[in-house]
Amino acid sequence: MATAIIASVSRSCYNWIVKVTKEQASKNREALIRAASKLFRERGIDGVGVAEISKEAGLTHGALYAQFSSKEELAAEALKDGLERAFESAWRRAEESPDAVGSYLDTYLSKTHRDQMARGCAIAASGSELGRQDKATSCVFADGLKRTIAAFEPALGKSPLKASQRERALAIAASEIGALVVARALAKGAPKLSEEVLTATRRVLGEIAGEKQ
Amino acid sequence: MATAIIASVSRSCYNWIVKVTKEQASKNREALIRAASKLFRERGIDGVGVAEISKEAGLTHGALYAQFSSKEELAAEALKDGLERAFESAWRRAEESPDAVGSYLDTYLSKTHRDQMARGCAIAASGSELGRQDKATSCVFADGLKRTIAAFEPALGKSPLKASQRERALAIAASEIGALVVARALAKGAPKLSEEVLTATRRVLGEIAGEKQ
DNA sequence: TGTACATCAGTGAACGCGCGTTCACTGATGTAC
DNA sequence: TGTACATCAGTGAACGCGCGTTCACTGATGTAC
Repeated sequence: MATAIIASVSRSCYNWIVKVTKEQASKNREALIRAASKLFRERGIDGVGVAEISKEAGLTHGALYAQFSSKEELAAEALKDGLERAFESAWRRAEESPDAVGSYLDTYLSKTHRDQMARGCAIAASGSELGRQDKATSCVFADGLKRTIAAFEPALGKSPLKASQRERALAIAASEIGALVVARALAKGAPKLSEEVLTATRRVLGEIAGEKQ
Repeated sequence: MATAIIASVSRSCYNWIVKVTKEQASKNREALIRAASKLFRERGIDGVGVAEISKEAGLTHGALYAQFSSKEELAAEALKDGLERAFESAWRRAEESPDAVGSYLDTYLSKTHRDQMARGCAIAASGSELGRQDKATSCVFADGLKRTIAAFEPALGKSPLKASQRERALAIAASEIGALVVARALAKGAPKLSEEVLTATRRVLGEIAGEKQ
C-alpha cells in the first residue's frame, strides 16, 4: 500500500518531453562544451560543478552523462575546444590584417582581454592546469601552437635581433601568454603595474616582430 | 552502562604526547606551509586534500586547524611563501652573478626547472590560479615583482631595441614565465617543441637583456 | 505511405564517497605565586 | 628555586555537506517492415 503510493508519486515526475532530434542532441552537446569551457576558464576545473555547467547549457546534469562519460572527459573536450578556438582566431587575424602581428598583439595584450577570462584565450586562462593534463591534451595544444607559429613566422618583419625568424615567433607566442597571466595576477593589487606589463610587453614584442613603426 | 564502555574506549585513544614547545609549534606551522606550497604547485589547490598536506608535514589534519582557520587561509599563506621564495632566489642570483640576467635565464628556462613543478617557480606553477586569488595575494605578487624589476633593470646591458630599460625588464619577467608555462604544457605531447620554446625564448630574451655575446 | 516498435537523449530523485571542518580530550609547556 | 595551575598545540573520531555519478523511467524520434 505504502509502496504503491510512493511508486505512483515517483512516477508523476516523468511527465515531460525528453526525446530530442539527433540534431538537437548534437547542439546540446556543443552547448555543454561551450558552457564548460567558459566556466572552467573563469573559475578553474575544480571551481565549477557539473550541475552549474548543465544549467548554463540549459540542461540537467543527467544529460551531461548521456553525452560524456565523466566530468574529466568533458574537461578535456572543453579544453581542446577552447584551444582550437583560441588558435583559430589567431590564424584568422594573421591572414586578414595588413599589419597582422601588430594588430593581433594589440588585441591580445589589451585590458579588455585581461578582464575577460571567460571569453579570452584558453591557454592563458588554464595556464598551469594545462601542464597537469594528459598527453592527448598536450598534443592538441602542440598542434595548435605549431600552426600558429607557421602562420606567424612569415608575417614577421625585419628585426634588430640576431635570433632567427622561428625563434622570434616562438618567443613571441610564449611571451604574450606570460604577459597576460602576469597582468591578470597583478590586476587586483597593482592595476597600474598590470597595465604597464601589458604595454611594455606589447612594445618589446612589436620590436621583436619587426613591425613598421 | 553502554555509554560507560564507549566512553572508556574512546578515552583510550588520547594516550599520546601532544603538547610541544612554542618553537616546535612554529616549526610545525612552517612545515605545513612548505608541504602545502609543494603539493599545491604539483597538483593545484583543489588537487590536494588537507589530510595529505598534514601527513606530508608529519602531522594530523587537526593540527592544521590549530595553525590556520581554513584550507583557504593555508593556501594564501603557501602562495605568498612560494612567491617570496621565488623572488628571493631571483634577487640573490641578480646580486651574486657577474652576468646576472644571463645565468638567471639559463636556470629559469632550463629543462630541469620545467620538470620540477613542485620545487620550481610558484608563479609559473600557479599561473592561472593567481588571477583568481584575492587582492591581498595580488599585492604580495606585485611587491615581489616590483623588487625583481628594480633588481633586474640596472643589470641590463645595451640592447638593439628602442624600448626603455624598464620596459625590457618588465617584458623579460613576463616572458620567461610564459615560456615556462608553455613548455610545460607541451612537455608530454611534443617534447622537442617544448625544448625549442625554452631555447628560443632564452636566446631572444638574452638579446633583449643586452648580455655580452 | 502507414504502422509497430526499438532506441536513446534527457529528467530528476537518490546515492555514497571524500572532503573540509569540528570536537572532546590530552598533557607537556610555560607562567604566576 | 619550587609548586600549582592554566594554556593551547596536537590527536583522531565523527560530522555533514556537496559533489560526481547512477538509475528508473519517459516518450518523441527514427527505423524496419
